[in-house]
Amino acid sequence: MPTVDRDVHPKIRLLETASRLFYAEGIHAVGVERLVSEAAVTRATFYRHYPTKDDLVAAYLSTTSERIRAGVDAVTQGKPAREALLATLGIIGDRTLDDDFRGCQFLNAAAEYPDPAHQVRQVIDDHRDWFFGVLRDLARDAGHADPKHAARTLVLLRDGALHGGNLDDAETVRATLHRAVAELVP
Amino acid sequence: MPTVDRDVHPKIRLLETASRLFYAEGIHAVGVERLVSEAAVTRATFYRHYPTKDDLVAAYLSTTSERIRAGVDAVTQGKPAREALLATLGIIGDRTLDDDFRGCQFLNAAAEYPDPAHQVRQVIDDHRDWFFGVLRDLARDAGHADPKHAARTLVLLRDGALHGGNLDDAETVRATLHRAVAELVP
DNA sequence: ACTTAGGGAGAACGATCGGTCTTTCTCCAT
DNA sequence: ATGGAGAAAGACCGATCGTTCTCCCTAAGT
Repeated sequence: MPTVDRDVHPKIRLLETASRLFYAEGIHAVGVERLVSEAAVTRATFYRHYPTKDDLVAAYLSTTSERIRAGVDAVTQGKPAREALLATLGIIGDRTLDDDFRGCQFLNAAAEYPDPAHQVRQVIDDHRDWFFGVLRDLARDAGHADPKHAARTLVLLRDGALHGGNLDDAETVRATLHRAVAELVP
Repeated sequence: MPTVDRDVHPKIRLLETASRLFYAEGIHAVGVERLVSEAAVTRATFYRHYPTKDDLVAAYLSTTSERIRAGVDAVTQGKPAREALLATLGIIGDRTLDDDFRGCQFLNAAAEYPDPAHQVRQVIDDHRDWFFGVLRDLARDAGHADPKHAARTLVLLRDGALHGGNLDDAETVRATLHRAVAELVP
């Protein structure tokens, strides 16, 4: 069942396949056999690049975080703070409309990793810290009276939107998020 | 490793044990062997009461939903709409402070059940529909200009708070939720 | 030309998965 | 007193879990 481009490096193939399957079906639900067969990679190659499955999970979340950070950087670049803030939350709303949208990778993963000290949870914490920092700085630059509170509230809305977009009507959630953010950052 | 009161009915023992373990450690992460040994129940008894493990999962979420509905009913009883609304969201904020708090049972479960048509997802949808209805009716009775939008925004805040209370500082999240709700429902 | 690392193919490890089975015992209603 | 249901105890099923292993082949570096 190889469904991947054999020209790309096996390690990349494996990571891309894992990212797709972990996100779409959950982490514990996808076994190693499934990963190696769909990535057209052998078990030996798997464990040559990642000591354990959890290391692959951490890599999945790390690269996801990097991609999101690049997306936010791109969309905030050169914009005044308030516009940048709206654009950042706009990314969140837009994501809910994707065909393969299945909620937030980090929140979904956290649900499967209860131990706060686990390496996977640390990747999640890093990503959340980064996102909160972005919102707080933008809120501050936009002249908000209480940037920290604004950022915390926006994080609540973000987390809620990423879950609601999966469980409820995505377009409605997107509109609700947009309106709530606009009211919060006048 | 029986850690339960043997006087209670085996079916109840099993459900209570399952609820505790599913919530604390995740659903896929807890196997049948673990359930029956900690509940001091045999496999035969397990499958006599629940045809499959998923049926037990659905029962776990159903009883959780019933308990939450009773809690909301109790706290809104006889209160004016706005107070009832604040009290309902107050329950959410308070929950994040519990020692064993590990996020929302329904959101965590949804992360492990990608198929929207699965019976477990239907229990989740029912609970979400009920909660949205409660908020919308209370917002309407409180004279809010757009009760539906208010309820949708409150659901975003609810979902975000239940996740943030698990991943971030719970007391801060609670305060943020309280303030955001108060500003939303003036 | 020779070494060496990386990858492919696949067997095998012990453990655990969800689920079924038989057997024995106890309790309760008839 | 007898029958039947519910529960305990535990063996057992095939499948899959994450992980390790051997063997062979190829491509690149010296």
